[in-house]
Formats: sequence, C-alpha cells, structure tokens
Amino acid sequence: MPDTTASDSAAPAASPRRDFIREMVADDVVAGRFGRAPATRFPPEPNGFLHMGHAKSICLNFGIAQEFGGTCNLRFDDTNPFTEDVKYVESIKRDVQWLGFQWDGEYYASDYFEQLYEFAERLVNNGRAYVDSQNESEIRAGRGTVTSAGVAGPYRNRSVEENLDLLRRMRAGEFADGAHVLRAKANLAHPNMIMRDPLLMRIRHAPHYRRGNDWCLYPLYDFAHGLSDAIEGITRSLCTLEFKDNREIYDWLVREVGFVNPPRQTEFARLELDYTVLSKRKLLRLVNEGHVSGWDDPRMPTIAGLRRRGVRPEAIRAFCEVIGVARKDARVEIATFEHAIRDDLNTIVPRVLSVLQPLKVVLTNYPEGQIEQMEAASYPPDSARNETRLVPFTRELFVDRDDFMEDPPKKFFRLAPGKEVRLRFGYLITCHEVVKNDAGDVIELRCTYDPATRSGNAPDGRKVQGTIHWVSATESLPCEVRLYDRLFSQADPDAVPDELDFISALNPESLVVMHGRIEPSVAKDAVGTRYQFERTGYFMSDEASTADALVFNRIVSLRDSWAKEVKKM
RNA sequence: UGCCCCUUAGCUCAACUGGCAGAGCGUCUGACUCUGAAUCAGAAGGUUCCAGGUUCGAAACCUGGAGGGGCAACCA
Repeated sequence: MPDTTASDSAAPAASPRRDFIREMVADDVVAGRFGRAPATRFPPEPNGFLHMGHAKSICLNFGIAQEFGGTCNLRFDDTNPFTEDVKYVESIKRDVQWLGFQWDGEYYASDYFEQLYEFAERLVNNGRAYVDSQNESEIRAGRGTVTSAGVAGPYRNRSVEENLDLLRRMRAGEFADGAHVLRAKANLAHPNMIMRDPLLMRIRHAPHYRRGNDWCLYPLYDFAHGLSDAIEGITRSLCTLEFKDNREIYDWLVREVGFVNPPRQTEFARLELDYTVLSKRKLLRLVNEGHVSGWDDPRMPTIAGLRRRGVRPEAIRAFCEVIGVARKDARVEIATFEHAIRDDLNTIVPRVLSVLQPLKVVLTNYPEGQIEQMEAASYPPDSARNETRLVPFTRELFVDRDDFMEDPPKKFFRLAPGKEVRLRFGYLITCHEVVKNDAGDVIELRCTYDPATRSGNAPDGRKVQGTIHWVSATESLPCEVRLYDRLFSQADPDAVPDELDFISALNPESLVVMHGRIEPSVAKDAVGTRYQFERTGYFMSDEASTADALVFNRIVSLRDSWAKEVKKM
C-alpha cells in the first residue's frame, strides 16, 4: 500500500494500526481538505479524573497529531460552574503528561465566553437564535416527542431588537436562573430531536472555578463545543458515538456563525472494559460512597488508580493500540489489558522471591546458624539485562502454603510428604514430616536438603518436576501485600436486576491484604520500584511503603495454568 | 412509535473499497525450562445477523427483515 500520508518525519518508529479515522485524516491531507495541518484536541470536562476511556481518546487524538505532523490541544470543556474544579484540571494535566503526551495549546472553553457571547449576538442578529422565556417544563413540552413534532412557544418570534435587549440583560445579570434561555431557531419538527431549537445559553448565578462571579450566562455543550473547536482551527473533532446526533447542530452552528473550512466531527465507539465501569458519574459514586479509597485507589480504572497500582503508561498505550478504533460498541475482555501489562513488564522488571502465605520449613540436616548467600538471576534470559543479587539461605525457611499439599493429585509438582522439589536458586529438598497444631492445621514441614545440589541440579542426574519459591525465615523481611483483583464480580456491572444497580455487583474480594515475607534485597529500593515476585505476579512498592513497613501492590498476577488445571479437576 | 448508528472467530479489530475471510488477545496441544511464568511450534475456532436481489464473482452493492445501541438535561 502506498504511503500517502505525507508524514514521513512525524510518524514514530512503530507505524500504528490504521483505523477509519486515520484513513480520513490521511485523506484530508492528500485532498488538502482544511487548508491546514491536521489539528485535534482532547476536550475533557474538569469534573472528575481521567479513566481508561479517556486514555483511548488521548491516544487517538495525540497519536494522530504525532503521526500526521499536526497539533493536538488540551481544552477544558468547563462550561458548567456547578460541577467543575481546579483539582480536576490539575489531575487531568498530570495524567495526560504521565501517559506520555504533550499538548500544543492549553485552552479553556471558559476563556471563550466573551467570544461565544459575540457569536450569540450574531445569531440573534441573523434571526438564528432567540430568547425563550418559558420555564423548563414548558420548553420540554414544546419540544414534542420522538414521534410527534414540537410546537413553537410564544416567544419564538420575538424581534431581533427584543432578543438583543434581553440577551444583553441576561449577560448583565438582571435575571434570575432559569428566567430566560437562548435557543437556536432551528426546526421544532425536526426528526432529530437535537435540532428542535436546542438551548444555547443558560443563566447560572454560580461561581465558576476560573471565572469567579464575573459571568452568569453560560454556554451549553452544543453551543460551546463546536465553536470552540472552530476557534482553535481544529480539523477533526473526535468524540464518542453518543454525540452522533449532535453533529447536525455542530455543523449548523459553525456554518451560521460563518466559519470557513470548519472542523468536522467524527465519532468512534467508547471503550467498555469487562469487570469495571468507565463513566465519571459511576466512578464518582464509588469515591463518594466510600467503596474505594479515592480516585487513585489501585482498583479504579482511572489513570491515577492504574498509576498507583503500578501499571506503566507504555502498557496503557499498547492496549489502546491493540484494541483499535471503530464505530461499533466495544466491550473488551480484561485479559487483553492484563496481557498488555505483563508484556510491558516482563523483560524490564527484576525478579524477587516473596512468600505471601508463609509455611515454615525446617531443614533438619542443615547446620544451625549457617547462612549461605545464593546467587540469583534478577532478569529472565530473554531480557537484555543479566544482573544477579544474593539471597540468604538458612535452616529455617518459608514456602507458600499453596506449594504444599498433604494429599496431592498426581500432577501436583510441588511439596508433599515424601516428595522432592527444587528451591529456586537453592537446593533440592525432600519433605519427611508434617507438623500440625491441635486444630489439625499444618504449621511446619520438616525436610532434608541434598548438599550436593546447590547449583539446583543433582549430580546423579535425577530430575525433580517442581521448582518453588522460598525465603529465609530469619533473614527475610515482613511485608504487607495488597492483592488487587477486579472491582466487580461480573463482566458487565450494569447487568443486574432492575431493583439493583452496579454497586451491588462490587467484588467483595477486590482487595485482599496478606502479610508475607520478602527477600532482604528489596530494602534498598526506592518506593515505586516494580518487581516480579517469582511464580506469583507483578508488584510495585506502594507510596506508603517504608523500610520498616514494606507495602506492595499487586499490579497483575502471572498467567496461571495450574489454576486452570485445578478448575478442571 | 420518529430519526440516526452498529452487526465478520469467544473478545477486539482487519480484509488495499466487488476477486482465495486474516491478525492480536483468549482457548487447546506439544517443545523448552531452576518461574506450572516467559518463549517457541502447532491446532481448534466462520451460514461474514437473516431472507431475497444485482454480478462471472458479494463480508462489501440494492431491497426487506431481525437483533443491539443512541436521541425527547437549562449535563458533557
């Protein structure tokens, strides 16, 4: 396929997957359609934290700008003083940058209020907009229904002079909230409900987080969005499918206001991810009702939550790349995301030994008080790195409870009475005795080690099937390990009986705290260091972790084919 | 009940615009292995929503239907 994108220099090394939007943009360039370089924008409302759905949009908008040598603005769609806050502006900027993108212009719809007001007067002067003084329910009733046309209200044919006078006094603050609104004079019988004289501006005597009290006439989405795009010279205004019907008023407004080569709105499917919710409204409820510890709770699908969990921006970008962009409602399996996370971490993250559920093992033939330092490879063979560290080995060890069964099935390649296994980077050991407490719980295993197997191999050539991880009982460090799992226990949290809502689908075990042990080498590492706990999963030390009280978050578990095997049994 | 959008493998997407339906993830099998990880090799998996039509030839074009979704906030 010929490369016609005229973007040789701009495109990053990996050529991104082509989707229908990139096809359009490529075509824009070839056709010289807008008379300017491709220009996109990412336009969040600062009323919540960014989540994976936004990540998809960010990768699309900024990605297109990069690939086609264009620009991408960050614009805050801050037209509703009731819901917005600077703290959200700050989190959004941080998250976009963390994801690896830098905007060209940083704009605020609230900076366009004066200009938008001028447009409003222009529309009034041209007979394209009017001040309606009906109340909310009258307006709703006058709009008709999906099957019946709306009817003109009593104010629809006010004179230009009267409209102008009212509009100026609305701006001046002479009227109470709701007394009047500005509406487009479009078509009350239009089959597209959006076109039935949509509201353009409403009075809101409320402090705006940026404009304070100097403004009381706020534009609504349809009025502000497209015209803001046009002011910035955007070429493709990318948004999600639910705005499809709004495109008609978008086009109507930029045309009536008089923009030449106006931006074109193009819609794509929003992201849905299994076992979570991607809607600011719902995420806000999780925060406000205390189901999570905050917007950055590691179980949240927010960028801040994922960052705290330990997911890297590279994984998020790779995920967005692989899911693509289309016009069909998409619900992505969580396995796809987890694969992207593991794939990103696999070769770059050091391995470490950590036991989550310690079970004591005493090596009865190992000298008391002896400590051997075992050399352990910190990276897998397919990594570019080949560093090692030393792990202390002693007479008393801990292994994971899951790695012992008193009465194991045939294919259990781990510790069991009479069975021999390899301790990773250590010796071959054989279990001889199981010690139980009065309640019958296994509390200790008494084993012997084979001193000739320090390399991990038996000189006589005998093979063992299993290798398990371990930690010295005396030299290891205690640690808190937070095992995060899916936030909801069903793939679609909204698919609950009518009388319930998504809150009822929360997974009660989305956070399980374990008190485990970890090899001492990690004590020197900075907070935020990522590891693979061998045979367990990927972890990152939490920001609350200290040398005295180590805390690790599980980023994602390892693939576990044994667990699948168990399920079959 | 009006208008609009969507429908290709379990999931997400391709199919150079009418020319042998493919990829990633997932699943299964095997190899390798001091991580039951990773890696490698292979396999299974399709009435391209259905029914007609146009065509030498249809996933694509036309007609009709079905299923899913969006729109009647002074939210975005």
